[in-house]
Parts: sequence; structure tokens; C-alpha cells
Amino acid sequence: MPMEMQGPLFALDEWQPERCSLALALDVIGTRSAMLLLREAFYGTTRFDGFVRRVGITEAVAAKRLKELVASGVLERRPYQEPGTRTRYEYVLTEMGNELLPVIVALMQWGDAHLRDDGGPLRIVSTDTGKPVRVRVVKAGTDSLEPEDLAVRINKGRTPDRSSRGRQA
Amino acid sequence: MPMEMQGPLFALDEWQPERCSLALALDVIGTRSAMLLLREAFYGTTRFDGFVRRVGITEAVAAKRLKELVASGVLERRPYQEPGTRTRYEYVLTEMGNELLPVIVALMQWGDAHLRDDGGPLRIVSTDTGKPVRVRVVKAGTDSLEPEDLAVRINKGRTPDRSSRGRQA
DNA sequence: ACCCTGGCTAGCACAGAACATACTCAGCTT
DNA sequence: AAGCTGAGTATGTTCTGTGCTAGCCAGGGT
Repeated sequence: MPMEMQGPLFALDEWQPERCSLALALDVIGTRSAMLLLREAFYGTTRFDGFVRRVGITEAVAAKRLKELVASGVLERRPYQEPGTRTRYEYVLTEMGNELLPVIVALMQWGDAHLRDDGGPLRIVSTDTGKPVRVRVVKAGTDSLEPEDLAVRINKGRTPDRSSRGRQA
Repeated sequence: MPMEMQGPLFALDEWQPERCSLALALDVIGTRSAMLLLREAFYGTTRFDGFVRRVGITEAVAAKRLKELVASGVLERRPYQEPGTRTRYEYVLTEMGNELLPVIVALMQWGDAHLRDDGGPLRIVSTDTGKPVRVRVVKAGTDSLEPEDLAVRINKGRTPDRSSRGRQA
């Protein structure tokens, strides 16, 4: 199982842990709230109120985390105006943020597969084929799907055990 | 950028956040120490002492986290014996743990690409071609690489600045 | 018999993550 | 002019993750 290296664990001792990109990434999106906010951003939520309600966090946490995510370049805060209202701000994924899609989907996929007995409440499918997508480690150059190629479906009729629930929603 | 759904954000309000697989996954591997321990496990570290030294966490944290990861089925604790020593235990990834590879690599890849100017200290390559691998969202059925198909290389001579980036990647 | 080493456990301290409640503020609607 | 709404800020508290220091135990080497 361990990855092969030129001699197992060879000189890996030599690189400093502070230089680990995984650790840097966790500094930016390593909290539960950040991850869940990103999930929502991918689902299409853009407004403060939506994030608060749908993620189920408090306004204080949402405000702090959104601010951090904007500061680190994952989200962009930009003004919009609905007719008859004043200018407000919405939060949308930047290119950098978009590239977190594999992280989020990989975690969901793993949770679906190993942490529940039904297949999970949602399926992410290709709009093209309608079939579920996967996150995979592949050779550089393999075709990949981008957020705009994907759709989310509610997994109906698969609720845990014969109980109904979110009917045809 | 938002994923298309059948009508944006349609009835997504109706599913309960507790049922989100992402949240469940975060309950298991949502801490920094858990993620870094997993990184090490993929690199081939198996022993308590190795985890402590290489991740740079305290023994107390390592013990606690390893125990949790074993309890949740991501790692397996199993006895081994080096000649001339007593029986000890090593921690190895289970099948379930192995399937976290995309999560870890996706995070590293993102950190490499967006959080530093050199390409990152390490490259994960296919042992087959020697070329760097990527984590991608793909159609179900696409070939993927498993841990045993991968090797880690130190990215030498590529310390910060004026160095090119993603060479032939 | 002793110490050393790997592999832990225990206790204390701190920072930050998250919660709850309450308050602000701008501008539109009434 | 008063209220409503979206988007926050302010305050206080609890919980968890992590660090530091120290101690423990088992078995082999000496």
C-alpha cells in the first residue's frame, strides 16, 4: 500500500513540514465551516443569508469565514442589485475556488461510499450523460469535468430504510 | 459557475444538512492532524514514532488521532515484530483509507498550484510513465491510478521564484 | 539488575471554532 | 415616519484541537 519511492521513505525526512502544500491548503479551507460554505458555493448559493441558512452556521461564523475566503482569493465579493432593492454583495467562486471542486467532491464521494448505507442524499452527475461522476487520480492530460458540466440530483427512493422522506423533491 | 440543477437551487433546501456526506467525512478526517497523518500513511509511514516525527505533532495528539482513525476504519493497527525486539504495532491504511487518496492529493495539488510560487516541494508521479498525476472529476468508469501505481519525487532545484512551473505537466 | 527505546497515557494551558442572543445600519416599502 | 429586509457586528460561553511537560510500561541489550 505505501506508495513506492526510490527506497521507501528515502530522504523524505529532509523536507520541512512547513513546506507541505497540504498544510497550506488546510490553513485556507481546513475548517468545517469553510468546507461547507464551499459546498454551498458549488451548489450555487451566493448570498450571505443563503449560506447561513443552508450550511446551518451562525451569522458570525459565516461572516468571518466568508471574509477569510475572500481574503485568500477563493471567493470574490461583488456587488449586485436586484430591481427595487439597494446594492448588495454576493459571494462567488473565483477560478482558484473552482479548482477546489475535486476536493469537495472527493470528500462527498468518500462519505457516500463509506459512511452511510444508502448511497447518500445527493448524486452529482454529468449534465451530458446524466451519469454520476467520480473523483479520480489520473494521468496528467486526462479529460476532466468542470463545475458547469455538472448537475446535482436528489437521490430519491433511496432514503435509509423504507422510510419516506423528501418525497420527489 | 454554479452547477446547474434542474432550476438553480431548486428544492435543495429540503434535504437536511445532517445528512450531508461531506459533513460526515469531516467528522472522521476533518482535523489538520488527521489529514497530515493520512498524508504520511500514504507516503508509507507506519510506526507511531514516524508519524509523530514526520507530521510534527505531539505524541498525545498522534495517539488520540490514530486511535480515532483506527476506530473509524481508516487505519488498521496490527502487530509486527522486528527480529530482536518485542512485538509492536503498526498503522496501515485499510481499503477505506486507501480511498482517501484523491482527497489528499487534491488538496496538495491545489496548494501546489495556488498557495506557493514554486511548484511545491514534492511531485507525485505515475511509476509507469514518471509523469505527474492529477486529481480530476471524471465520468464514472474512467481509469484511475491507485496508491501502488504512484511514487513521490522531491522537486529539487525548484525552490522559490524565477523557476518555471508545471513543466511538462 | 539496569537502562534504553518505542509506544504510549496524564494533566495543564491556550487558541480558535462554533453557538446563542442581541444589536446595528442602509435603503426600500407603506 | 415607521417598519421590514438583507447583511452584517458585538458579546459571551462552550468545546475541541493542539502544544508542553512529565510519567509509565514492556522487553531486549549490556
